[in-house]
Amino acid sequence: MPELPDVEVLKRYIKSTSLGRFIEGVEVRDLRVTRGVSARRFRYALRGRSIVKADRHGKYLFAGVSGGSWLVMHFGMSGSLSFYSRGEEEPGYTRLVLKLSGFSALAYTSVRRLGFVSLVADVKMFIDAKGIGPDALVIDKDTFVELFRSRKGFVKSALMDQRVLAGLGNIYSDEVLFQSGIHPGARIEELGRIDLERLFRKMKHVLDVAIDRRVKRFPGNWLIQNRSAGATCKRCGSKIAREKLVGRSSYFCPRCQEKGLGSLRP
DNA sequence: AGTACCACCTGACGGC
DNA sequence: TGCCGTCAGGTGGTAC
Repeated sequence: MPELPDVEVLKRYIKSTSLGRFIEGVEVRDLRVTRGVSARRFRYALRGRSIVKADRHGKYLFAGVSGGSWLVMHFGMSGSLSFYSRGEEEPGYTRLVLKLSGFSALAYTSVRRLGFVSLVADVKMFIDAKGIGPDALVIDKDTFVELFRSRKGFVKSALMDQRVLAGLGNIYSDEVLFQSGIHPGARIEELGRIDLERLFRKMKHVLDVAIDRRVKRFPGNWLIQNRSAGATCKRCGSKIAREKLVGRSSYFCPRCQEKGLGSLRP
């Protein structure tokens, strides 16, 4: 479940469980997930050091160790982290384990192996090299509007494009569009400044609340609570629709998110 | 530049 | 029960 709010929660999870802990060992269970980087290299970079900081940019999570290098993690569609006592059973689908002081461990788990774990020397350099845009939680209104005005095409496409804006995926893009009253098939060219500013505000609101609620127990009138075709829209009672767009399923309310409504929305 | 489609992976679920 | 198609919150490459 890894979009920005989920990764932010994982960052806080690392901070509350693993910060300050000494790395006693590293076990690589799956070389595909480390993209071929050997267990030996992970050990060389991490063993004997402590986890001293955690950072996030978009959907990427970074754990900084003493001495300066960083463990970078991307969670794909099914990745997560699990902190546990080494006396307990290891979590399922564990791909990499950091054995930490206090007889504890932090596992990177992933069912589908679509994410990866690697080592980087510098967070900013990594983000720049990847061409990742500004973090959705950090970006300011003017920059947001500017970026969107310089693009054409589907609004949803821009929301999900990590080079434009880092952090939103399929679920949260749908949620932001739903709360903005904008059809997922709407084009940026159709939107005015007012619409883009509303989109920005709703995006911030959705992300803030999602992080605050710790990903679960979302407000009942959110799309995310009943995001399936044929479900009932909690705002107007219409049926939620599903359409393929940008290669992904978009869920939306055809009535709350009428096509081409533009700035008529509050 | 923007879009569609495929590939990479595994698991859950519904229909037959 | 087993098999098959479809779908699932990720990115990256290709072809138009």
